[in-house]
Amino acid sequence: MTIAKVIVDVPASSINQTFDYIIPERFQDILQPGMRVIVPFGPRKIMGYVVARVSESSFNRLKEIIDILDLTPILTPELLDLGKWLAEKTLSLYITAFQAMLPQVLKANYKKELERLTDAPLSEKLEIFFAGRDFASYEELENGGVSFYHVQKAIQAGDIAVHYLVKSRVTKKYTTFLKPARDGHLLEEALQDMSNKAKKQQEILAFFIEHPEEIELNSVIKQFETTRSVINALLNKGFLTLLKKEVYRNPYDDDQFEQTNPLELTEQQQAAIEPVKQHIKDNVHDVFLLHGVTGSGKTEIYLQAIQDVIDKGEEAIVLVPEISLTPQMVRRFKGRFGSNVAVMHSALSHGERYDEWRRIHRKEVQVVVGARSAVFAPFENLGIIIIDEEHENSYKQEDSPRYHARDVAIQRGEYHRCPVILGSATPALESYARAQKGVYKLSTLTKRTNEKAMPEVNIVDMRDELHAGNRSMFSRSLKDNIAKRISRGEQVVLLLNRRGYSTFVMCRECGHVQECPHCDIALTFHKHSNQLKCHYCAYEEPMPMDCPSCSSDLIRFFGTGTQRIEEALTQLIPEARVLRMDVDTTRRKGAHEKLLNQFAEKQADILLGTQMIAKGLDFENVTLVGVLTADSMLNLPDFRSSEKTFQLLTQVSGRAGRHDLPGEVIVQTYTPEHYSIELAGHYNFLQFYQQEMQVRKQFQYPPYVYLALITVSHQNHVKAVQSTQKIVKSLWKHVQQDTVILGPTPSPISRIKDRYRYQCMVKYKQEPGLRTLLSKIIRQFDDDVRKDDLQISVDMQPYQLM
DNA sequence: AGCACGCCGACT
DNA sequence: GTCGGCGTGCTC
Repeated sequence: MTIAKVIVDVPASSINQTFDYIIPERFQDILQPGMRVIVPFGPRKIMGYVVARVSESSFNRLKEIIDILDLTPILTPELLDLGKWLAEKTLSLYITAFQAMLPQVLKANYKKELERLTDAPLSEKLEIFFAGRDFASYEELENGGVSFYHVQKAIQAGDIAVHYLVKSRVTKKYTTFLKPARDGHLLEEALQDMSNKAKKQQEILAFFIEHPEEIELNSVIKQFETTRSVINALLNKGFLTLLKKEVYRNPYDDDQFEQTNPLELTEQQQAAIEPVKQHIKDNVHDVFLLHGVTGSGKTEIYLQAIQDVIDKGEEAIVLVPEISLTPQMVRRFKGRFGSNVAVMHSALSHGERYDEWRRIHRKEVQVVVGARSAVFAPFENLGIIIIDEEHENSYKQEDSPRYHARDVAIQRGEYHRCPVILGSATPALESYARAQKGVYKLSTLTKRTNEKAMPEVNIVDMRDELHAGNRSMFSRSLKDNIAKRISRGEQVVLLLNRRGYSTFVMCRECGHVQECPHCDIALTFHKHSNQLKCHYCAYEEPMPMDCPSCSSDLIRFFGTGTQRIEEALTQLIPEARVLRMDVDTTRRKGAHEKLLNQFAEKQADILLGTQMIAKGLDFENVTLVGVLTADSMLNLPDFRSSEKTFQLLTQVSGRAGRHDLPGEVIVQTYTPEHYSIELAGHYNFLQFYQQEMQVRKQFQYPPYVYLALITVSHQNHVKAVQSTQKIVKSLWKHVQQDTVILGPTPSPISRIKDRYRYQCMVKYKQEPGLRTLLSKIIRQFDDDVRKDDLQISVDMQPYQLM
């Protein structure tokens, strides 16, 4: 076993295979599959993942591994297999799959360096460039005015050499600790001899005689209300010493979470958890779909199931949509399991995320709560995987590898023979259909734990408002109700469903809409900077004073942003204190939590926000939830638009009246008769499911068929169409009779960053060879991809059809 | 992807 | 002869 099979860090389809390397003698005993290594690759050095050790290679001129980057494997055998599976399943590269399973900081950084090898004079420019140094970084060449040709010559002459460096991005955090420098009895003596004036020094020394262990310097200073000078005195006298120790960045102060105990389960909860507990006990895999209305106590079921897993000495993964959005969720898990929980989500810094990952890797925790990528947590004895709000779109990764966390979770659940729980008040249609077929086990929680009824939903037809002469964003009923609640000291949540809406700029005179010159999409108006920005590229321009097309000064922005609603709201109800929550106000780290805390402390009457306020928030004083534009999503070119509308409305309704005060929901819409709105108003999931399934059947959409979406882009319009056409034709030749291929059609956003985008959709029921076929077809475009900058992407489970 | 190598054409 | 711009093929 002296040869290693390595997946190298080169994201190109022609390199998507293992490369063999000799394991040098000095690494024989330490190198294991799953470790990162540095290997020579052509003239350079690059990082790679060892996937296996073998004793023979069909290749006869093997190079040696240069170095090992990890002390222990960072990918377990299971994760190595999972990466392979993932890449093949999603038609992505092995290296991309592996990188997606690990924290960012484990990716390699490449640098080039020039070394001067001779004392003999170099060319004039190179002398200036080196300026007496022996080493210089390669990037400096650009500004140094040295031509690459000169460098080349000098290299060939042996005067200078290029070094390829593989650098780690890992940064570790160190903290200074204090500890006694001598034995206890020596310190005792020193204490006796110490001047009586040095009170602080005495105190501290006495403390260390009692507690001879290492303590953080800062905490000593704080505890004794002293300064560094006192410590320095003790250091100089040689009684204490400093040492630097690596510490984890802990994004959460574990002491701040109040310990909670298991709650008594209701009969329904008991019935739901029983089979799960049995599966945990017997090591049996199954997928449980836990369909429970808001407030039915799904989280308590998760917590108690996890307790069983912990007691058994196994580990648990809990996925939540975007955890920064649900600090309350973190609190519940940390409250129950304390520091046995690692938290992984996008709001953490790279360093924090790496530290949390290492706590998992070193088995210092048994539970991880995190967003999508936490499904790859390097546990080796998984006892359960839970996906909360399983219908959420954020479980689907929208760039390569385009995977759905649900599929990965099930794959891992099968491997570990452990249950997977999918929980939701509004399950994805696909999931519910599988539960109906018996593929998943269905548990239903119909009752709320507090026995309270769901808040009443009133649907307001905004067309009536228009007829009555009310042209504002607020119906009379919503306005009156807000005022009423505020006067009673209660709070209101307002949701602006902005998807599909944006603040674009249009000329009232000629109808001209200002668009991005590089993308086929209207620019969005940003008030604070008075700029028009493109959401798909970096383009921005100042808001024009008059219409670029007809020079009229009647150019205005249209659409409704939260800022405008806020203004309208303060005009309408001047006494209302409004808290606005959107991408603009939550961009800063921790801003999200701060806003929610302000609202919880009743520093505001109204919380106004986009989708992000719909999830998992729980404020006892909120008695009214208003949805300003319920139907704004319905007209999007997306077969899931009804489902998404239903889910959003149901979810946001659950925010009202969760405690003692009865709640009410007001939904404003122009299409009150649409079944997704009407049925959400009655909390009737089952009927929605049945009705939507009929629609899906009629138009042949999932779950009746599977989809694959191929997107082709190129600077040249014709090239993009023709390439897509070729793909479509090749597909036709080989697919089953009942498979449908749509396209080429322009993507919903037909141009991004000056590239034209065309797509082709495959709808199929049974197509076992589709992945192989697709990769074969794409390989035929390898030349165009490399030389002509053609881009082809395949999504085997498209969620966003853009 | 990134790099070397080799061919070609322009410039002094 | 000197220098820079591509196109091509290879990477264990």
